[in-house]
Amino acid sequence: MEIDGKSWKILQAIQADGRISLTELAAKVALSVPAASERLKRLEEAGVVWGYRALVSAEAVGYDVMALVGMTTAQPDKARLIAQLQSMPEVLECLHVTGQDSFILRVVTRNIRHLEQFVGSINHFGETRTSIVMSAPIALRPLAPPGGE
Amino acid sequence: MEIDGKSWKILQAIQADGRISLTELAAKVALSVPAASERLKRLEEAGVVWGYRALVSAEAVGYDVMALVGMTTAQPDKARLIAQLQSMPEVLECLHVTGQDSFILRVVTRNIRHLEQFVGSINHFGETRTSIVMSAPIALRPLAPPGGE
DNA sequence: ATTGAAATACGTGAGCA
DNA sequence: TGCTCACGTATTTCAAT
Repeated sequence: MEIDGKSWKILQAIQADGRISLTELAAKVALSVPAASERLKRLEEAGVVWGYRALVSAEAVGYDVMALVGMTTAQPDKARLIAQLQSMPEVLECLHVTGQDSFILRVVTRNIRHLEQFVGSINHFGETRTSIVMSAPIALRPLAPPGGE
Repeated sequence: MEIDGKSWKILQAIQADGRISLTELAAKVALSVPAASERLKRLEEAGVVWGYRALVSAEAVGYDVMALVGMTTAQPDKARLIAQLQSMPEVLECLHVTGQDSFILRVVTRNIRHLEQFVGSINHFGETRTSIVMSAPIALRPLAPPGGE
């Protein structure tokens, strides 16, 4: 799918405010409401927009610790590890990556003790390297159009 | 702020579908529309909900490579590094962490060449360790209520 | 927290460039 | 083919209970 300038404006607007009304959206991109609606629908159907989420503050709901946990896991254990991670609500994200780590997890816990307990419950799957997040100088930035080819 | 069962239901519903209407939301949590609306507004004002985002597929818009880049950076360079990263649209996220890495970046690039070029443009700030994301067994899971204290 | 009314926004259709 | 305009319907917001 090709995305022209107007569609990029739509993408940027709905990334900045996922609950924006079609009326506002149309005004922002200088289009009529049905035209904007039609373009947005196409972007959704093409899978360019694959969902809408509210962003909830982990701290505000009682998770005081966020960490990234790298794991080195032997091939035969991977499927079981993923199955277990899926059942653990502390795991917000799990990426299968190249390099020293097999997986990198994004985890939230109530406190350091809870983090220790979490790591303890998975480290029989392989070595773990835990990095505690102190701050987020850049947090979850929206996607911008890729520059010149 | 204390979050009771009904408010948790609201949080889960708007994390699952950020564009859900108040009418649907109210039905899901067994509340009248104004009651649900009022609770949601409170959650927003308290910062529990800090935004709404459309989720855009990086691949679909021309970013074929996602990677995590760990950096070891000397203290005096950190501010300049962050300033530079802020101006680079490839950087979706930058976390300041404990451990071997000073920062961990989430980066998208059009292709491997572009990734190489990106890393080249920042590696005078310190050593980098790049992990290319092959897949996401768990992608961006919503926050669930922390279990028993 | 609920009800009901007014204002606004949404989605479909027909017509035009 | 894609945009605009106009209509009926659904949703949101506000006042009062």
